[in-house]
Amino acid sequence: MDIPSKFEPGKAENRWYKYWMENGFFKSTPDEREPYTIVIPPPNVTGVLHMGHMLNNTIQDVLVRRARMQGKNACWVPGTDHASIATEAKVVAKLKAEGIEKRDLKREEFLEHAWEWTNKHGGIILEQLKRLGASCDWDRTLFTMDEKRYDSVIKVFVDLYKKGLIYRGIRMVNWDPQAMTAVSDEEVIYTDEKSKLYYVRYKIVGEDGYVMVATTRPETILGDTAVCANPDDERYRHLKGKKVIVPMANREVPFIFDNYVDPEFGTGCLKITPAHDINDYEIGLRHKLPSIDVFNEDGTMSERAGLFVGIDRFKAKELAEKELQRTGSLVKVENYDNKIGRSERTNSVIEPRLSLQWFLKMKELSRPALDAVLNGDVHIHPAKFKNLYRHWIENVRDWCISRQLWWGHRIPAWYYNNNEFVVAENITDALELARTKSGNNALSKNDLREDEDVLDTWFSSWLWPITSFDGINKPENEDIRYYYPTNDLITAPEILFFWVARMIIAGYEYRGQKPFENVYLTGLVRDQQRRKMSKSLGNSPDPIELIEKYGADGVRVGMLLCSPAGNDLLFEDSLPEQGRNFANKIWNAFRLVKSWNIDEKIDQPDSSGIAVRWMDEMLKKSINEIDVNFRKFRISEALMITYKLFWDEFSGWFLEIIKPEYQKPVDRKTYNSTVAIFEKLVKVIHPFMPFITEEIWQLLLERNEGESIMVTKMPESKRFNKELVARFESVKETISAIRTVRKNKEIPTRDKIILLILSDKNHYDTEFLPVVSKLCNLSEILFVTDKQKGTVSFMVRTTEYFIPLAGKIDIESEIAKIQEDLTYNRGFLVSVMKKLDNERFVKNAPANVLELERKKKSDTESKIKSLEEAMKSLKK
RNA sequence: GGGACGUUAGCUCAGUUGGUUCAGAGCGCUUGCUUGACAGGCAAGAGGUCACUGGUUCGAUUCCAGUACGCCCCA
Repeated sequence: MDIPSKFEPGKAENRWYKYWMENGFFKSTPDEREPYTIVIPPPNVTGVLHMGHMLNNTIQDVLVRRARMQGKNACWVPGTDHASIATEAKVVAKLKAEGIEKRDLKREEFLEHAWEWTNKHGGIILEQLKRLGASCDWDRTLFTMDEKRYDSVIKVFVDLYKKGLIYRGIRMVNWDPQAMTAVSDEEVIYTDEKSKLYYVRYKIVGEDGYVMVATTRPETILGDTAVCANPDDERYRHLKGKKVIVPMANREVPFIFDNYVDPEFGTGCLKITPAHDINDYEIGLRHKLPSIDVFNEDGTMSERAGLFVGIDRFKAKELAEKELQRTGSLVKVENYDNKIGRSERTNSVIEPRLSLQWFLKMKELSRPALDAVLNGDVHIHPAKFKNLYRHWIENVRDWCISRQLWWGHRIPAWYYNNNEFVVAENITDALELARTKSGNNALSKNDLREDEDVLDTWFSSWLWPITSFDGINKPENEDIRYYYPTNDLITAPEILFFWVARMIIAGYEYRGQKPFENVYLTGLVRDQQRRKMSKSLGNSPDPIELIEKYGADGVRVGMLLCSPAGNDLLFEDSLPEQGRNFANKIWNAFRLVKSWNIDEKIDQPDSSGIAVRWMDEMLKKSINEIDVNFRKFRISEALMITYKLFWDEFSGWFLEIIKPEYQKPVDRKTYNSTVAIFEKLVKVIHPFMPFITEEIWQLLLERNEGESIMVTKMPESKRFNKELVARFESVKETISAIRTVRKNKEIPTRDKIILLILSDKNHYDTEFLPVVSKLCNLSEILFVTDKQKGTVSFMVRTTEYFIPLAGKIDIESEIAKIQEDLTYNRGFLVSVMKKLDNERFVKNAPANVLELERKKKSDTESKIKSLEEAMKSLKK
């Protein structure tokens, strides 16, 4: 058989993925089996595959493939998210490049462009996921704005409104002046930025004096409606009841007192601009101050500012500085670091702005979601995120769900008369409602005006586990009843609140049940400098190129190996390289086994028989450990155990033991056992490395068309023979020790040597000696009763061994080695004796600990004794 | 400013209710190997005051308190 010495992933990947698709292995329909369900965190339609997706979807695929092989009805639902702000921004930019302004388009025209964009780019990520081997049920592919999902969102909005949980209100929102929309608290990113603190004096009315305030935003002075100090601040007490004059605006405003003001900050005196600062807004409410909004929605100064009208807010700040200076109001300017909030989507500076928005009351809605996590109905992995989750829900604020955009689910509210409105699923229902409500039956559809805004994208994705099975429109349909609640959700910690918490909330509200059993939060993929990978930094490798370079299996392993849950993954090329090397190792083990000829007539050597017995136990042991780790979502651990099982135990030990001499045949019994073991191993590896395992599984034995490793049964965990594994471990130690001697004494592997064992044959575990003999190329094994001269000696556990080495002994170095051993063991004995001589230890320590210490004592004593004897005989 | 999490080998991380020679793994590093599966490999090694300081205990990487540093969330 002619098999290349290096595994070539490219062809195998395409071939097998196609084969799996053709045979419908990814498909799932409800049946009598236990379901295993994952809904994909829907990637944005605007995006392309990045490393975060690679990690995330590799984990999902591992879990799904494993569940499928465990006999569950596995269903992984793929889909994409319409990402209203991001997508709209991209479409606007694209149109602009073509010379088209959004404001020149009608809503319908713009949406056509947006759909065109979506249809063109929307599927890219999903297609790329196929390269990774993702076993999604592609027939179920969803989009947050397809018909069923759209209708579901509208239904939910109407329902929540009817329940009194959605309201419209003027609130201070985070305004993105570039996107010209409100964004939620979660979409604002605060960072320290350099800015300036302006000290400005306000004339006191009816007095000669001034008060001085410190502000970072002189341009908002035009919107000031009060100046405020702390009531306990003696410096300003005398101003009670006075008024001051706002510079530039020359408006008289009251001087007020409020506990909010920190006397330590700045001058201890604060200007109050209720329209442009959340704290000022609240103070304004308390003191019934008017609000003057000095900005337009695009961030330019408004008519109400009276000055700098139409000028951008940053330019206006400069102009305000000059104007204040000119009028002598500006006292000084200091450099100052403060937190600036920027829009996650457009990066423009967020402007706190009063506006009329739709809100969802969160307090009572989120109650079950808090309980679910606290009482363990929903498990978060790693558990350290539980506290964070609790903190968020306990302090949850109403959710601003409207966005001033076109791309998204349109808010189903219709206005009539002046500002009265109704909320309904469609205009027909709305009309009926409006007629009833107004008592005006003459109202027609033309009198209704639909709300212009759309809903926050998360307002559709929070329903994702339900709408994936159409559970809002048809709450009793077969799919939702079978697949819901889903099992595991795999996502990044950064969207714990955006998405995960809200899905749990929606789950209880609309299904009365959690949406998933487990939440697994992956780490963030970072580069070697711990920087988050991003397109703008250009520090993210192209996942498809990586797959082409290292193979999908290699990349999957690379991503998983170093990504314990919740920890950041510092990505570098050596990771997929390690994965590729592992694939190659598997491949070469396969080549070796396939290269053997089988001789039906020869008997199985003792060493091979032992190896098979041991490997069987080792396999069971590892499978147990892998199961435990999967249950705890320690996937990188599970992979590491698998990796070592194949590389160290199977390739390093097992194959080396059973390997026939060059060009000699193998016996039938050993060969069959080896193939059986190999088959189990590739099954265990399959969820991690689907392609190479399929390739090998297909070649290992004769297979029929339509068969696949991915639908075979995963070996189950069983009890294993601990004692046998432990005995073999001791054999390994002996072999290693002999190899060390060979290396130190420069005895070529080819030269046969004799092993002498200082022990009574009847008390020594001789059963596994054929393995030692084979791996160490021994000509003979003899039991002796005395120290042997002209040999090199070594100890394994409590037994002493000798290898005759005429002429190769360096007495001095032997003595030095023994001396070192002696020193260590004597020291160790002292530490053991310290414990045993301590009455309180003997009295308090548990029996097993005490017994162990005593065993340590006797073992060490006998070791010291034999070392001392060895020393004596050398010195003679 | 409020809160959460963390600090173990050069790097990334394990370490399960305090007790085996418990200080571990992978990668990296060092030294040998043209060993007929694999140099993308094999073998043998080196490497850590478990951040620091106290406390509880017969016994602390593990429990408690404080300090330093890091990171994240919220304001």
